[in-house]
Formats: sequence, structure tokens, C-alpha cells
Amino acid sequence: MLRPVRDIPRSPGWRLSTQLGGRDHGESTRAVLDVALDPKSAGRRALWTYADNGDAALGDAVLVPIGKRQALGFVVRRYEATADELGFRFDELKSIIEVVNGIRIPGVLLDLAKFVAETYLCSLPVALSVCVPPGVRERLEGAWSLGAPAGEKLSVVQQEVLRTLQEAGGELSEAEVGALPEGIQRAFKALRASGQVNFVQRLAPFLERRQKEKLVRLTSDEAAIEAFLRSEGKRKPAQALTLMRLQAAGGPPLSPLEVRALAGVTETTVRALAQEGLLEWVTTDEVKLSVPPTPNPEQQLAVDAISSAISDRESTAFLLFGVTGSGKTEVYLRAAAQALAMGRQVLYLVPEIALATQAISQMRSRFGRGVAVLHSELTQLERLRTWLRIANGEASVVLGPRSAIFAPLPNLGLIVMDEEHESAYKQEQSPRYHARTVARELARLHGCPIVLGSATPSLETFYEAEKGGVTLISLPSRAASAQMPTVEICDLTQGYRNGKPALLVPELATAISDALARGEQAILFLNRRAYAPFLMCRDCGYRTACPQCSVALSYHRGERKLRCHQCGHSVVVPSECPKCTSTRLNPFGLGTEKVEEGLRELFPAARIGRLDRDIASRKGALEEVLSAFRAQDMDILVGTQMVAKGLDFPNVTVVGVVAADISLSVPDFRSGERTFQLLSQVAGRAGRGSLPGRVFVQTFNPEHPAVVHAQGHDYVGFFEEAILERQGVGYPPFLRLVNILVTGPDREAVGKASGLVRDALPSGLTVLGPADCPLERLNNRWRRHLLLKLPAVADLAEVQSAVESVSVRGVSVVIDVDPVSLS
DNA sequence: TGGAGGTTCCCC
DNA sequence: GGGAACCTCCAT
Repeated sequence: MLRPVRDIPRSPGWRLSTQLGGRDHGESTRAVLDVALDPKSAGRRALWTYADNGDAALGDAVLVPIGKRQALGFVVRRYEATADELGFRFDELKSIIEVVNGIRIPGVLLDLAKFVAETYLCSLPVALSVCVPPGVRERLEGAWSLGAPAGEKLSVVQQEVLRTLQEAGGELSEAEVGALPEGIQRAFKALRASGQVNFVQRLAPFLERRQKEKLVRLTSDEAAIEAFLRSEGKRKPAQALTLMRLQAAGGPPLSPLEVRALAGVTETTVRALAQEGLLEWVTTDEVKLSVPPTPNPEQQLAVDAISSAISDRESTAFLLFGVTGSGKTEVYLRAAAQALAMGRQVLYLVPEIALATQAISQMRSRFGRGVAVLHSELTQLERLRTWLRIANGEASVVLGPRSAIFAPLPNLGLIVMDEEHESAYKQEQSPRYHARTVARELARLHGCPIVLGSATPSLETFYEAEKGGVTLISLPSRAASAQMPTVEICDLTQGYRNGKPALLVPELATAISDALARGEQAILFLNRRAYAPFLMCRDCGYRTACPQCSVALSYHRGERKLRCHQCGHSVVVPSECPKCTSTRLNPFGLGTEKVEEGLRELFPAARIGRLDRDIASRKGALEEVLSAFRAQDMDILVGTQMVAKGLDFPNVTVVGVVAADISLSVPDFRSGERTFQLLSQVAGRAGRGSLPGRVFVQTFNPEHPAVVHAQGHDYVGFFEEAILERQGVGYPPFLRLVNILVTGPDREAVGKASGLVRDALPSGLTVLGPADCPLERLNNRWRRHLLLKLPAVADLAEVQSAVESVSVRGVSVVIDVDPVSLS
């Protein structure tokens, strides 16, 4: 009897010849496949090699044996190799179990994953984990089907099996067969062995059930909507917010799912609104596409430039530089139309899906149902459906956050990245990629242009535009209609010199009371929640500190709690100092809660609301506050970044930045850039309607370039100053940064490991540290880091192998290439 | 001495 | 992730 090769006893001589790479064995090759498995379930180096039996193509989902288990993986490489090259004997090669029907990662995405792995120093399986269709593993189902009839004589049971299969339409699921008596199951297996029935893994057939999609749109009765917002807005905040978001989105029908996503509400809210007649149901075919507005000359120039790059298949990067209201979106849409007309697809990236309501609805009204929106509200099943819809070419526009770059688009013609400067484009978990960098590689792979849009571009992108690597297109702001607010800088050091620093400088306080007298509204911005950042004992100097992190515990007066804003740890406020038992334990510094309190004293008649993460954590509270403010049931709104993004409040004429210095004092070389961006954005909240706006920026650093240039709405001025500083100190874009983060519960072990990393790094590199991180302890883990400054085009392979050579028990070492946060 | 419980390290 | 193999410590 023939036995499988692996069972033949091996003679010592045979083994010797393999080890020595002898002529007979060492030089013969086999066709093999590299299969990437899920790194979470197959370990860090989850790339395994299997014999290639010719069934699987590159990118195919396959089931493979690993140890005694089966695992789902994706074919990432097909090649011929000798045993030496493999590093193990051919007889140890296993074959794949089977190819999963109908799931294949496009070749471009495999190349993109390789780029991510090389650029961000992670393994290919980790890079690939962001490309794979979500939840396939859970949706796999074995299916029995009829195979080739053989001449052999069949038992009664076997005949019964074939008859059952025929009656079931030639196919039975694994579950259906599993429910049959054991004897019959054995017969299935026997018939499979002789090829008369087949058993394959495939996606469970839920996908076939595709219901006709129903859409909703706002009623055209605007008076009814306004009446609802005024009278019922307070009682039904979720419904009111939904209406406001839909108003902001501007009209076209959306699916209930999309409405849920953009307002953060449930199906119930949507249904209630439909019941009340404020939303109307429409079917897909009723949707009329809107007629695009005529572009102005600057927009037309931009569109022409991008369009010719699309038709010439040039992977040019454009920077579309213009303030809000300058018409960037119209350029995106026209360029997108161009790509679609050529039978290619469009990828539209946004930093946060909740803030992209206008983009979604404009895409919808311009391009109809071929738009797929990816967002965090999707269930796993919905994600998988969307993934397949995109892969099958049914969706020609994909809109989503950074993860959308890995959508399986087969023939991309245009990439749009709106608000390209946003830090949300950097992924802070492995793979730690920056979507801007990856998107540009994707554009190169597809041979299509990429349009980066911003009013305050990243210094990196604008610098490249100056150097010519990126084509700059400026859109001048529109004249009369969108007037920029006046910005006044208020020097807080004056207040200290006069002895008693007030919460608001007199000019700002006056401006607010004048606005209130005219029936207008004001927003006050402070980028720090809680009442005060810490409590301090007036007798012994003790400060409240988190037991798990190296930060102070913030004082939350309303809750009577001390909270850590890093790890969430909270304790009841002690009545006396834990160190000296003094009762003079007082709040120091400023938070939104205290601003709110101060405003109530300053403007006792005003209706004041607050919006920050503490408020928004209560379900429905965000909606309540926003709809009350919008309905003018509130005069002054105090808040963090949350108030700077998203909604338009046309009646707001005064915006005050309570302390611009909080973001300036962050120990990070980008803090100036971030402050400029933040101030520009906050300033944009004033005077959005027909009324002129005034912005007041209170600061201890009135001379800081970020403050001075934000006052003049002068991005270029800020850029020129900031870029010189970057060059002088040696930061991006002039050098490349790599941050190596070493963490663990044992401080000594972390210290030792960080030293070992230092020693393992190749000589000749500029290495800062190892040093404690600005946040030296987080969640009971000590943190040290090394910062590498490398030439912009450095080969990082040596850095990776140096880091991987270090292994200290309980210590993890993470490499962050092109870090966005250094704390 | 053995077995319970923890840790490490392979899986192609 | 899961299982084998290896390691450690202590009760007997």
C-alpha cells in the first residue's frame, strides 16, 4: 500500500543531505503560498507557508490547518521555493484545506498592506488586518453539494444521501446535515472522499436576502419643522437634533441607517419623525439627482487640473487650500463626477463621519445610490455587506474615515481627503499608519490623483506644495456673503499686573452683554473640562494625583468627585488634606464647570449651558443642549472642542476663547500648529449668519505666532514663521521622527528595556533619550521613550530589527513612525 | 515525588 | 489563540 510521503521513515543519511543542502533536495523547488492569518489568533508572526495545489489565487480567503486547528487566512504570495529558502523540509508543508468561495482581497490592497507593513514597521498580517472583510470568519458556513457521479456501487444510505441532496436543490448547509442521524452523516463523508459530493466553505447565504432600500427625507413644510423645533424641541431633543442635522445636510433622501449615523440616534427616533410627518418615506427610484451649481472661475480651474490628472492617470497630489465656504466641496464633487464618467471610482475621506453630513448628502444628491458610507454605527453584518458591495463594483463612491482607505475598490479614479491636517487621520493602534501617507501611496498604485483639502493645511503638506511635490490650488474666500469675523487678542498678563485676574477681560464681558441685549448669542471656548485641573492644600502643598497615572486628579464639582482624565479613575472629594488633614484643600486653575459658574455670576439673567464630554456622556444630553441653544432657549454656551465643530448657529455673534494657552503649553512640537488650527476653527463659529461676528482670544502669550496669525486669518504668515522654526530645531518635514515607546508595570524593567533598545540601535542615528514620557505613568504602566530623528527617506529596517531584538519580561516596545502625539 | 498552576513557544 | 512542553514550588 502506498503511504503518504510524510509517513516514510527517514534515514539519518537523508536528513543529513537536507541539512547540508545536498544537490538532490536542496535545489529542487515547490510551488508554495504565503498565507496571512489573523494576528490576534495566530500570534505575532502569523505568516505561514503552505503547499500550492493551484486552487487559490492571490488575495483569496483560504482555510488552512494550523496545529490541530483550522484558521481563516488570505493568500499574500505565490512562489517557488527550495527547502532551504523555506527553512524547513518539504514534507512538513501542509496544503490549504480549501478556498473560501467569493472572498478575495484585490491585488492593489495587498500591495498597500505591504507598503503599510514596511513604512510603519509592523508585520504583514497586522497590516493586512485592516484590509480584510470584517466578520467573515463568523459568517462562514460549510455547504454540501453534488459532485461528479462515480461508477461505484452505492449503499442504500449513500443513495439516500444523493437523493436528499437532489431534492434540496443540490445543496445542503453544514448545519442541516449536522442535524441528520449519525449514520447518514458518515455517508456524506464517505461520498465526499470518493468525490461524489463536495464540501466547501463559503459565506452564509444571508447576503442574497437584499431588501429594497427605503429612504427618508425632510418634509418640504419648513414651517412645520421650525414649529416643532420651537415647541417640542426641548421635550424631544433627539428628534430635534435629527431635524437640525438633516437641515444642515441640505435635503437629499438618506437611508434610515445614515440618518441614525449622522444624528447618533436610534431607529425609533427616525420612525417617530416619520409618524409625525416631519420625515417622508421615498423609494430609491423616485430620487431625482440634483443639478450642480455653476462653478466660479477658480473652482473651474481646479476642476480642470484635477480632471486632466484623472484622464491621464497621473497620481498627482493637489492641495486645495481655502477657507470654509470657499467652495472646496463643489470642486471635490465635480472632480468625482469626472472620475465616475470614466468608469472609475471615488474615495472620499473625512476625519470624522459625524461632521460629514453635508458631504454625504451632497454626494447622494449628485450621484444617487452608488455611494457607500462607512462608519462606526454599522453592525458587523452591515460592514460585510458594504465590503462586498464595494468589491463587486456596486458602490462607485466610498465615503468614510481613515479606515475607508482599505475599502476594496477595484479601479480608483480619484481620492479626496478633506481637512487633511486633522490628527484623526493618524491611527494610534497598530498598524499605526497615517491615512494621508497611505492614501498617497494608494493614489500611486491606482494611477489616480489625490486632492487634499484644508483651510489650515498641515505644515508638512504646505511645505511640499512650496517645494512642488504637491500642486497648490488656492480658492480665495467668497466676497460679501461669508465675511470673516474680527479677532481681538486680549492680554491676560494685564489682569495679573492689576492684581485681580478676571474670568473674562472687560472687552469680552461687555461684548457678551451687548450681544445678549440685542437678543444674540455667545459661545465661550475652553479646552479643559471639570471645575479645576486639581486641588491643592494651602497648608502643605499637597496636590491631588492619580494613583495609576502621573497626572493630577481633576476636580468635578457637580459630581463631588476627583477624576483622572487619562484612565478614568475616580474618588469622592476628600473633606480634608490626606497628607496633613488641613481642611484648606482648594481648587486651582480653570475648567469649563468653573467658567459656567463664573458666567452665572457675571450674567445672572442669562440662560447658560455647558457642553463637554462630562455633559455629553449622559444619553440624550448632547442633543438637549444643542437643540436648546439652536432654538435660542439658551444665551451662552460654554464648552470644549465639541462646540467648535459641527453645527452652525446663525445667531451667534460673539465667541470667546477663555484661555488659548492650554493647547500652547502642551509639550509637543506641534502645539503651535494645533493652536493655530483650533483658533481658526473656533473663530469660524462667530458670524455665520447675516450678523457680523466678533472673536476674543484671551491669552498669556499675545505675541505667539499661532495667536497673532490667527487674528489676521493669515495661514501663510503662520506657515512661514513655523516652518523656519521646524527647520531650525530639526523636526518634520525636514527630518523624519520615529518614536519608540517602552511601557510596563515595573519601572526598573522599563528602564532596563529602554536602555537595551538604545544599545541595540545602529550607531550614527540621532537618538533623543531614552527618557521618561511626558506622561510617565499611565494605567499603572511606566512609560519611557526614545525619539529618533532620521533623514526623510531613511531605511527603517535596522530600527525594526533593533527593537525586535529586545525582549524584557512584562515590557512592551512599540514603534510609532511619524508620530502625531509624543506624550 | 508528583501534581497543580504558571509560563513559553511553536504552529507552515 | 490553543495546546504541548517545560518550569516551579510545595505538601506529603
